[in-house]
Amino acid sequence: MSIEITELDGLDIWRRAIVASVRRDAPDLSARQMALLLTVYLTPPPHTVRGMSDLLKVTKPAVTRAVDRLSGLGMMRRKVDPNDRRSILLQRTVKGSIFLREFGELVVGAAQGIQEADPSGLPPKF
Amino acid sequence: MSIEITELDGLDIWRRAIVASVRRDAPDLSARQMALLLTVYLTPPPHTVRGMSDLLKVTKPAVTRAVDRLSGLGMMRRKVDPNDRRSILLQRTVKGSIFLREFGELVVGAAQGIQEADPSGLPPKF
DNA sequence: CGTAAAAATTTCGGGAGCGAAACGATTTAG
DNA sequence: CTAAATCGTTTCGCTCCCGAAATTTTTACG
Repeated sequence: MSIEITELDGLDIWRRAIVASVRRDAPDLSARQMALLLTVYLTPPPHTVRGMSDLLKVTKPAVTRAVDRLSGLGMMRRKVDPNDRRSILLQRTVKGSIFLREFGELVVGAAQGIQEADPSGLPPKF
Repeated sequence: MSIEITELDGLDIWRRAIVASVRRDAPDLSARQMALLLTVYLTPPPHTVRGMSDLLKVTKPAVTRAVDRLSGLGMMRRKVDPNDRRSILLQRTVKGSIFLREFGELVVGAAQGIQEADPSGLPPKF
């Protein structure tokens, strides 16, 4: 595997993937919400509100609200930490896994579109 | 140049870049706003509200509001189309160019980090 | 002309999100 | 066993965003 891209390639991959996601009527997540979701799914637990607040350098109430939104969408779940009941553990859900898997497919597709003549059938504007 | 990534690589690149962006205190843009911004900067003009509405499959008022937000941040500018004064042409700004160039650097850095030893993450499970 | 169409915005009621500060619940320190 | 510290949430006043429908301005055309 080799990943060597220019800055412009990176931006164009990002554009293709995010435009495809918006067109699919995916939930309109903010950068903060997406960062939180990806961190919970791709980095080792445990994930707490405080930990996410420090990692993302965002206030705790902002994390609480992002968790509210994501759990409202069924993409995340709260669980009280049995060892320290002040803490809550952020956990993955099936729905969130599905969303991220599909999103990952969009990213891969966007990256492939960079090096090949567009095979997807979509107009090149996308 | 070769871009061959797995779905999981794609998600992890996305995570690294967006977490870095959030930590940098960048404006918390929604997916729609980011899709609009990238489209204006990376695809050939002209870009109109109607055109963006069709491309992104979101309502025209939603595009108007996204333009309000982005132009409020100084990352985009409205210009009346001289040929058809009903239309608005969405144009780039210096500030937006700087923001996207820095964002592109984050994406490239995140992609490079993938093929090297991962300092913080372990292979995530779904 | 005058009417229809098109482009973008505004209005409307309602829902989220923001940081700072205050709050209850829980754990730890003295 | 109380006092302090920690964790997450809630409250406060405010701003932003939503889609549907109405509105304004401009253009097309019969």
